Amino acid sequence: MKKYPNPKEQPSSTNAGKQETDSKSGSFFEVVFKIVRKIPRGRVTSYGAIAEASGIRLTARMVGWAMNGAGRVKPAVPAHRVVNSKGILSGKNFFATPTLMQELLEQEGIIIKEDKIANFKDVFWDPGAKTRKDSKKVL
DNA sequence: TTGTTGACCGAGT
DNA sequence: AACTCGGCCAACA
Repeated sequence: MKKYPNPKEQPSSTNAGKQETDSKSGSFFEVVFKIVRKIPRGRVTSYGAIAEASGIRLTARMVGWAMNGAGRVKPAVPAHRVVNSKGILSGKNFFATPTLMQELLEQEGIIIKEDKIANFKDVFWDPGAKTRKDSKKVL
């Protein structure tokens, strides 16, 4: 993979400061990161769900693209809790080690089989549905 | 500026 | 069930 933009800095010097016309959303990276950081421990979500919860302006692809910078931001975004709609650890190859993502998830009590979450339906967390009390624990 | 590429998604073949 | 294709928006060559 090549280099990726950094949300903290202006990626393109040509249009530096141009896209920041609206400071309320900031970089779309931050929007994604903010949602990902809300993911409770032991839960996961999908790129599409994040894109939708972030405000439709983003697509699932953008979420994945944004996650590219997840490893270099300070608050440390739990990117390992983000999988695709099938519950497959599609981004495992982008971690320090291909097995790191799986180990982190297992560490949180998530069962993984063949690079995909076995109890995906149980541990799935919808970032948009905050109305839920989350009082029920899956563990 | 145009074109290609993505840690995706869902429908169609 | 496996594969292909279009679409979404942003970054890069």
